[in-house]
Amino acid sequence: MDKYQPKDFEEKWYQRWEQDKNFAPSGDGTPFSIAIPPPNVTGTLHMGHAFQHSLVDSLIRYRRMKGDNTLWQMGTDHAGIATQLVVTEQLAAENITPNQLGRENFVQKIWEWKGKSGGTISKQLRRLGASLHWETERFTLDDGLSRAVLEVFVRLYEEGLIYRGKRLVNWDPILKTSISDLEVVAREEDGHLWHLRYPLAEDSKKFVVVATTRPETMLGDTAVAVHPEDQRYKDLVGKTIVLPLTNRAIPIISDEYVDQDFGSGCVKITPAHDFNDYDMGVRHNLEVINILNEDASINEKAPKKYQGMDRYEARKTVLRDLEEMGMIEKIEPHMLSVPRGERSGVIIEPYLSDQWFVKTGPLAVPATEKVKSGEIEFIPKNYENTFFVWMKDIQDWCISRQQWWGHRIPAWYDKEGKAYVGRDEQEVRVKNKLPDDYWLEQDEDVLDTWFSSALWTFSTLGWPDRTEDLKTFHPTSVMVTGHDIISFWVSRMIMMTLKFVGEVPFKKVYVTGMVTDADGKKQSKSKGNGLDPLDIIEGISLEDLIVKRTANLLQPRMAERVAKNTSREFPEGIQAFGTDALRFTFYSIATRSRTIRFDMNRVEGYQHFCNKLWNAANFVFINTNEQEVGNSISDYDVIDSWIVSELNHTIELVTQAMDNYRFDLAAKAIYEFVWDEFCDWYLELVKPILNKPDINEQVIQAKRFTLISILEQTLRLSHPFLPFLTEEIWQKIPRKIRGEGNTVMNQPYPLPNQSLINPRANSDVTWIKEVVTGIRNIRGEMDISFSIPIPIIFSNGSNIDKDRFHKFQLILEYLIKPKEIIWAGVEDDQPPSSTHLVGEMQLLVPLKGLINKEKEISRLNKEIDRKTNDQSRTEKKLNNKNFLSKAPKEVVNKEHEKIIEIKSALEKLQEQRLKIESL
RNA sequence: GGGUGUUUAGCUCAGUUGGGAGAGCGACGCCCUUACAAGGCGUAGGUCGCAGGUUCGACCCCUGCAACACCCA
Repeated sequence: MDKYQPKDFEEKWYQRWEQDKNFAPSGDGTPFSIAIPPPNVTGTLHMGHAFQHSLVDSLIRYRRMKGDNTLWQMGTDHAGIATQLVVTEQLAAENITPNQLGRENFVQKIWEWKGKSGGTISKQLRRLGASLHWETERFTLDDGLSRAVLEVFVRLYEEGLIYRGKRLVNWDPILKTSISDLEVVAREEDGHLWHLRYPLAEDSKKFVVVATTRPETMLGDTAVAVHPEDQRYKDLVGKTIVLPLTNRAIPIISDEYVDQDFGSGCVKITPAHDFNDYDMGVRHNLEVINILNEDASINEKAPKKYQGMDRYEARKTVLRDLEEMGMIEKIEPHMLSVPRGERSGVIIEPYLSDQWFVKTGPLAVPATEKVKSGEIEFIPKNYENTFFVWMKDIQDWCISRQQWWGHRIPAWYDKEGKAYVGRDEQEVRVKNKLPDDYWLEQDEDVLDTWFSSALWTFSTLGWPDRTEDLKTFHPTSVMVTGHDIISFWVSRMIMMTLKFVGEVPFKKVYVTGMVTDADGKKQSKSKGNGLDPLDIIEGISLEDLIVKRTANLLQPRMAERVAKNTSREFPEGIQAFGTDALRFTFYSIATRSRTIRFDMNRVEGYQHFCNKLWNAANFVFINTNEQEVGNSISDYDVIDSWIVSELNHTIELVTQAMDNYRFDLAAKAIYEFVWDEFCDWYLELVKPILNKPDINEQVIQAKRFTLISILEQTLRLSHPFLPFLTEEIWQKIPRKIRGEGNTVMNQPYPLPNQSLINPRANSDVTWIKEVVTGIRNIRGEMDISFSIPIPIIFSNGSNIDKDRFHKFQLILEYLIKPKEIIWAGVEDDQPPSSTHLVGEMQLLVPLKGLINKEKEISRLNKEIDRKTNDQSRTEKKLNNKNFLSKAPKEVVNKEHEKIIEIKSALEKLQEQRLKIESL
């Protein structure tokens, strides 16, 4: 075989699998299904996606090989705001605005854009090896899913669970739409706290001081509030204030919400422009004055002077005017949490507007119940708390967006503004007995993308029709997703699915950690610290990487720093590691931890692992191709039984790990078996036998059979994690061994066989390992090259030691390279030697001509120190009466045995030291 | 301010019912031993964040504190 070059075969195998329709459900076996969390159709894969999808693919491949009827449902969502924003920007480059095009033409443009860029994510998923069922791929805006959305909207409306109302929402003044909490990012920023004087109506020389971070909102103030128990202001409650600049009379009210210690303890209340103030306004029946236009400029409700000003220009003007009136008490620097739109980066305003809402309270109760009862289980379990906390304080869900790209709200208004909801205009007219010439106009807004995503597990399977797929694959088996969208997506899926299908959307929720950069920071395009998984698979130069990372920065002036950081982190760019190495890295880092720092060194390590497996296979083929390979295990010797035993133990570990979603433990078990046992020991143990010219043909054939069959099983065991590498190698295994199948991905997954686990073989091989390691230790510390044969004395060996030696003589001579071997009793006088203990037996390498006296003494001292420490710790325990009486018998016995062993070893070591010192 | 986590070797992290602290990478030394130098062999390195408590025994359980991270106000 040539060198390990993943790019030579990875894409080839994926194409073959897809052509052969290997990703489709088999139709037999227990159904096992997973719905992909729909990526944005025009987006690209980031590290979090690649991580999640790698985990899912291993689950799917594992279950498929186990014989389950597996479906990994592919689909994408339309990502309303993000996509519309991209196309708007493109048009802006041609100096065209969406309004100039009109709704229909603009949406047409977006469809064109989807056609152009929509394939990127699919290509990336294929490159990752994701065994998705492409043939039933869905899109949130396709006909089927749109029908589901319509159906759900209408039914919820008819039940009173969807309503329209004027409410405060998060308003993006650039995109001019409401956005969800998820799309708002709050960050600490520097600002000021302005202390303003509000004069009392009864005496304009008296005033109260209110503190605010957004002074321009004072134009919409309708009250001042103090805490009911605040002694300072007790007498003021109920009095009236004349609001400066507007000269509006507003009351002083008391409310427990007020924080007495913040600012002056008096708060200005602006119900139309602050969420807390809004609630207070409702409690106290305050007037709600909206002073902003859609673009956050000041509207006609404010004094003429400020009308039309941008909010920040208005802030400056308001402050200047108040200053002139002597109404500013003081100004302090102040850190405050500033909400910005995730997409536009602009500061979000709480804004009063007509929106559609889902009444979530009644839906939340059964959803919570299903998690409490265990019908839905979160992994790790503690994320259930996150879910419960969210569900307990759940707010009604604003589902309307002032956009064009999405599911248009199925509501029609008449001239009086009365809304009629139905599946289409015709149904609305019939249902409401409206004549054909009665004027109706459809709502301009579209639904939040999450609304359609909430229906994902069942709408993709054909709902509202009761399809076979729906019956077979719903509820889905597990949902794999990040913790950041438990509230926004997972909980909404649970609510909607229970409501409309009457069952849970999934039985388990596996919550992955969040992949961060090397500094533990969340990766994002706008911060320029993201990685494209494809760049790790195929490699990228530093120059290209910098170009990529600086292309989508939120603040272009960060470009220099991003370039610097990138050069520091990837001075040589990123080399091509291949998909398997990247995937294996993902499994290894899928621990229960919440944040996962992505470390390129580990990818390199696992690339080396792929290379190791590749070369081991190469060794196996060199020794089995065109040669008689046995076909039975009857000629197995202890060495073969041992590796079979190890493999079965590994199969057990991997199976257990996969059933518990411990991908890291599965990867670790495979890594250790392949490298530490199969390559480091088994292959070395069989080499002398394979190379011996006069060996019995039966024996050598048994070895060949073991080699190839262990390799073949290891490939099947590893396939879910290393799909490409295992396929490439597996195809080279003779059909006589691997059977008639065309691909490893449809072969049966190895089953652990308890009867093949062999403790006796294990103890024999452990003995070999100890002898070999002992000699290696002496060689290593004494700087004796392996190329120099050395005399070795086995002293004080038991009959078992002797039997083992004779049984494994060929192997031992190959691995310890002795010049001669002498067996001696302990009473025999031995030449001064370097020593290693194997149980009661001593391995001796005579010093003469090879070994430095001082070095050997220091080596002995180290060993004696270690043993002495062990001894004192053990003796301390055994001298403790409480330990002897209270600890379990097995533990006490173990300590007793240990002390005997330590003492005997110490005796021998000290004897040796005396002997060497006297030279 | 509330909530949830994290803190173990130079770095990144395991440590599953409390019973002799582990891996990978990095460092150091030796070796082109016929699958692999993307390799082999060996070595060094840790009062397990701090302070108490429970226990015969604590990285693990309890309490408090500190630092950091994320989520929610």
